[in-house]
Amino acid sequence: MPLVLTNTLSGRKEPLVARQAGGVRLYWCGVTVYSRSHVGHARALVTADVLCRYLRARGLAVTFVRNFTDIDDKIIRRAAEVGIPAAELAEREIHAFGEDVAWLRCLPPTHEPRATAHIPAMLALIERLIGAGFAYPVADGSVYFRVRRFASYGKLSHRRLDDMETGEEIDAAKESPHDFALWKGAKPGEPSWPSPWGAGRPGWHIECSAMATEYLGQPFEIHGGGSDLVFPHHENEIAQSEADAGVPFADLWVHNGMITRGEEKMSKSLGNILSIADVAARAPAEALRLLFLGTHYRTPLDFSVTRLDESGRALGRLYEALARADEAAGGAPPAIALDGALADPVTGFLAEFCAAMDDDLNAARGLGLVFDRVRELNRLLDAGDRAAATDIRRELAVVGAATGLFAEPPAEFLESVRRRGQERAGLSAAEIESAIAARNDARRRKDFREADAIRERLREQGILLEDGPSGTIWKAG
RNA sequence: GGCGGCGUACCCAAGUGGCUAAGGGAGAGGUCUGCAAAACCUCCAUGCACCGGUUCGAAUCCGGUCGCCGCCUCCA
Repeated sequence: MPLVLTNTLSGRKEPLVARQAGGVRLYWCGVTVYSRSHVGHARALVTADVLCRYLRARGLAVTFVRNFTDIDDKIIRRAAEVGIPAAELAEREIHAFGEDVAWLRCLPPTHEPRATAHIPAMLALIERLIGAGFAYPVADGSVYFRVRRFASYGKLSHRRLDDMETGEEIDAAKESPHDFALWKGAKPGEPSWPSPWGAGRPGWHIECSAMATEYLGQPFEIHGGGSDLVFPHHENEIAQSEADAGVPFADLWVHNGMITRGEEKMSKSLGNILSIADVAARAPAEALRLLFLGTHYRTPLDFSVTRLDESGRALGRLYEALARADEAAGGAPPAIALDGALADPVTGFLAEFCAAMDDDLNAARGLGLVFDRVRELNRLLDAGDRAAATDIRRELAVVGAATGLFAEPPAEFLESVRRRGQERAGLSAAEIESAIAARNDARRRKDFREADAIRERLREQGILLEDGPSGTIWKAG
């Protein structure tokens, strides 16, 4: 059964069909680099990452392009506020983005083009559109797309021009309020590039049309982004690219749902932003990924630190089981090569997992299977069945590779959680160890009152003790 | 006003016509333990916003009502 994805274009689930032998092409809209990325960006990044990972795990080669919008009104405005050139601000934010995306453990795209590095391709596209009557220059050096000339305008967002509300028309130079800028004539002091229509800079949408086509050709298989990009951004990309080439731009349009905070969309204008860096200070990256994966990618997700912490607890349970399995096997975690790891799952758990993921990337259903599998793993470990446990451990590693989960060696993951808890408790490892020694001493003397008091004191500081067959261990609460 | 989506247990959430409505978090009881913790076992929605309808059969399809959200302006 092939993978189906909900195509915004049709509103239905449609099979992914490779147009070329051996692989598919994926373009995902990246970020405008003018401030630190937030949890909403993280969800889009992780959605694309899981899609890309899963496709590769299934044996498809994926050419994955994610762009940087590194010139735009917001960048210019912000740069002016900070008092540095726009290009410098963009550079700085691209670097910060790199840290965030690395923390998220997203696979690097095949290509990560910047708008400002592709101005000639945009100019060429705009010239062709003017030549074909789909665009027109105006007096101030701007060029607009003539929306009414493109008959199927609105097909992605399912709206008709006549039904749309239009805000106040500021730019009287436009023929129609719906026309959008392909090129913006430069105002004094703004960064600009030369063009046949005078100095200016590209409009927002044109970069994706130009870069997607340059790296992927047209048509290509999948174009994605946040659902807030459906209109106007993706609608306009389609208009530009299809008016120019006369063939479809992309086959499948995939959009992830928004992150909300208390039922309201998280956005800068509402001031309810939580940055990726904020989350990183509180939880491991995979806790956030697990939280995302627990809700279908198209559904809005209400983010809260409570839910983040819950996911962190669930993640800890998962890693505990993996660590037990590795310890029982007496070795390092299994090494999994992502490409083709799920190309031919025969039966059982992995086949069920694929069935869930093949159905519009239903990772939430897949996760349910994972938790069931982990319970089985613990059961086998309790029973001392190492061989069967090792098999399951390997399956979980495969699923981990395909979803970006379980990327850390479990022992190291748990150690880092311990270290975090220890720092929070303000105790040194030696202090904890000596408390444990004192408690075990008391236990040997059957002075359980004293032993329990020591344990309780540590618990109040966030350090939990567990007495196991191989002695007493501690972890963070 | 136009378009799209949502309303499932204490919280989150899967589920798109038919076995006992996944899974996670929290909670309760049990096994284990000096006692705990962890792990495991058991329990936790005769019901899926509400009202009608179609059907042998609906959380799932149709109609209506109520509530919530997103897009229509920059937005992942």
